[in-house]
Amino acid sequence: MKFSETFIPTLREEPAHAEVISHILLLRAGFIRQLGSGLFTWLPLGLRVLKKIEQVIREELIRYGCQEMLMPFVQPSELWKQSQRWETMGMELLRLQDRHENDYCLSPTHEEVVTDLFRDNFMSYRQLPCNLFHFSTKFRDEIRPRFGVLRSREFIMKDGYSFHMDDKSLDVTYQEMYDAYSAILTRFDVNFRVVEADPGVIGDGESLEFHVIAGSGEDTLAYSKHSNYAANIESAEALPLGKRATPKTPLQKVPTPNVRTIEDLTKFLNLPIERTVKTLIVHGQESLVALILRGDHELNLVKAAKIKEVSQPVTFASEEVISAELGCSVGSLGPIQLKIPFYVDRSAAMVSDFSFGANEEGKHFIGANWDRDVECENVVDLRMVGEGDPAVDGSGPLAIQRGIEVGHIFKLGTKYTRSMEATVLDREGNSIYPTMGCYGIGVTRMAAAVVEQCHSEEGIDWPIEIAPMQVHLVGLFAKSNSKVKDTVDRLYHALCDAGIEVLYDDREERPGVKFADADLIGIPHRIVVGERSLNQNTVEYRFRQAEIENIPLDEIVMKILNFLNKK
RNA sequence: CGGAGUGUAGCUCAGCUUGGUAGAGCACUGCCUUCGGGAGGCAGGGGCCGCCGGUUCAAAUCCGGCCACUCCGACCA
Repeated sequence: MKFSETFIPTLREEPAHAEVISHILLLRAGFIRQLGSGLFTWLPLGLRVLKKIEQVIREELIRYGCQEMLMPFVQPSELWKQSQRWETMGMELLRLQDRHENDYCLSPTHEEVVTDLFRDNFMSYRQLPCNLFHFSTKFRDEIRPRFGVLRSREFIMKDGYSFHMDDKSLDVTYQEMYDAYSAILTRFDVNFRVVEADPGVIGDGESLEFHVIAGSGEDTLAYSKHSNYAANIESAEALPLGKRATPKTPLQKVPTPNVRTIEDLTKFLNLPIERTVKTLIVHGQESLVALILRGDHELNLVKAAKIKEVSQPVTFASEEVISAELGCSVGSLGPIQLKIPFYVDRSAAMVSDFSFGANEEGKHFIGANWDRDVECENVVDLRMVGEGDPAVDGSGPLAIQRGIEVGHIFKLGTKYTRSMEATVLDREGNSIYPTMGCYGIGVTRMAAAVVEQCHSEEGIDWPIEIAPMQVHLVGLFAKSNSKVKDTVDRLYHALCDAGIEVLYDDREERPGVKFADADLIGIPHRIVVGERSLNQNTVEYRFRQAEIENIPLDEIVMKILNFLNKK
């Protein structure tokens, strides 16, 4: 591929309105252009990257008997009504009508369509298990798209769906998909971590997220340095902190004028923050519900949502509602004589001789103790874990990292087969609802996530399997040096004939321009042919960020070939 | 949706406060010089100043409305 004949619009300056490094570099290196908020065009080099990513995914899935197909992007509302998601999905689902005023949506995912396909065509246990996947465009009308390609509205994803007669069969496939995803990310040569995740609204079963590690990642991951325990912070668990000591001080109600926050309280009473608890009020099914955490701990909303008595989604009660219902302001709440049910975080349940609001304006209790002064019945895990907390498996302290979620595997269960009446006959002739798994990898997001992890000051540094091309061949013949030009031309054809993908910079540009573009684009093998080295019958060769080597002209093709064959 | 900001040449931006012929650098076209890390000179082409309305003799500039994009937050398989 000749540079002069390829559409590679590199930018010298940093584009306005791009903040994250992947967005900036993909724009500057001429891989993408932005059309609108969360909408991107993939230019020739960018598309090559997407195709490489797809091919690796495809190869690894086919090993496990997954079958590729392609399902529609525009989908009739009937299916979504059957699964209830027409109502439950909210604005993220972009709805539209055709000329007959029939309702459709742009697909954010394909559970409905694949289940519909399944129920019409699969009748017998003999046909299971089966695992179908496709690469397709998805649309999610995000409230706020951001971070360029990392969180766009329209994007490409590989999604796969498996159907099984029983959980045991699903377990096997789930493990295979785990292995396949690990192999895929290993081939992409990125630093990644697999974490336990909250399955959210999609199903009730287990799920694991695959994250590319990057400081700019939107997700926070907690993991144990000494075991395999790793979880998204949303569902990460720590052991309860501390051990409850025997009460030493009597319960006392003390005046605390103008104390409104936990910080005020610790200052006013000169108490360590670990000996305070805070009372958060959320809306519940029947009445308000109180959640009690240690003063220095943060509520984890995903955990709070698991309490059945709490309304979904979890919403905090306003100050007005709280004073109307509980008779005091948010700064004076506490569990004693509280009129509403309350839940105590596991770590908050471990404190002794502690302080909290007296449910009376300007008063707090001190020296309080669980059981002696106030019952402590509903103890649950409510808090967000932090760096250094003891991992729930007892293996030692948790560490924290940021990650970009590029893959997610779920055990779906029978949610869709039941709601959409997809059944097959088992060996005995009974109708059963097959159990499902679903497995996604964001293709476009993967491209951006890799750039987040693999870049330098100058530009992108593509891992070999994802790079748009294998070799970047730069010819320096600004003086119209015909010997150099002839040599590079011959080298270009020799490389192409050897089956190597080459981007040949044949432009009549100054060396600086060509080097700068090569640095930006980030193709892993770079060969520079110029008068200087050619006089010694060598070319300059560099692999990714390594030092430049001088390689004899007649050895360079073989050197590259050997490298490519080794992998 | 709340908060903040930005829309002027293909790109990055100045001009707006204080209304009066639309600018720079890069990119592009031609010529000359230069030629191993985004060269220099000369001459050019390129604009509905986001859109609509208002004020005014006169609006990129002042006023109102709308739209788009970006960031923070809430939201989110």
